[in-house]
Amino acid sequence: MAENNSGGGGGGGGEVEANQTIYINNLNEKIKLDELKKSLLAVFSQFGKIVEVLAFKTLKHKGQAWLVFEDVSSATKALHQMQGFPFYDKPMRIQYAKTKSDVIAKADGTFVPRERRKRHEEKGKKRKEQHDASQAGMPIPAYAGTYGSAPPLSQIPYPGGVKLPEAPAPPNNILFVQNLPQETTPMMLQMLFCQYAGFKEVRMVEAKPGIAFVEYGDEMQSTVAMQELQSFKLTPQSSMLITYAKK
DNA sequence: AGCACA
Repeated sequence: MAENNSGGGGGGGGEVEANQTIYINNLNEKIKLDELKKSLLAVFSQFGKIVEVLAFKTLKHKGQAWLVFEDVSSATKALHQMQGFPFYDKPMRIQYAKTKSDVIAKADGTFVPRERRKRHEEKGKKRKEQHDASQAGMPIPAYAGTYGSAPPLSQIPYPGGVKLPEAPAPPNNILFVQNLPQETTPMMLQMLFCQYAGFKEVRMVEAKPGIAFVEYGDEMQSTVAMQELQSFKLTPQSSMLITYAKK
């Protein structure tokens, strides 16, 4: 049952052979790497086990990510099903990665460390000696298991229109806390937030249960508190969402 | 646009 992509109509060129790793570009470059990777993981783990998510912020690699699946079939499903998927307001462009990921090669035993990777190498050189990789030092037993089977995020809606937390608000010394359980009191929040330097006060809005504002002396301080307490669970079933308050 | 493995 080998599936043939029968060319079909048009499309660009540059098709690459199937790979366990998909290469995604046209990603929103404003999203912080950590969040981006978590969101990718959350959105893509429906297609199968993900071994690794890689993304870099260097100029040459912004807006791109590599997603390593355990199986090629998962990668293929993901590639087709998520092609063009709106992600942080931009349609994802997905291809197979051009080369095998290191984590896979390591599990294969075909990993060969790229020693000849200097900054600027002679660019006339062709490297054709990729014929064999029988031994690459010691064989590595299995995947390092970068991610367990359970993705940390479980608040991702579904394909068709994503609304991921998009960090729209610029830094602010006041934090906006959402998704608090009904029984939250200002005192509870104060105990949590006063641990961090610059804490000033907690304000809850009685008309709207579930939210609070927490003020710090400056943006640096509020940022630290936000990072430390992001997704903190006051109860097992609800984790708080912290963003900067709008100005 | 841009295919890496910090």
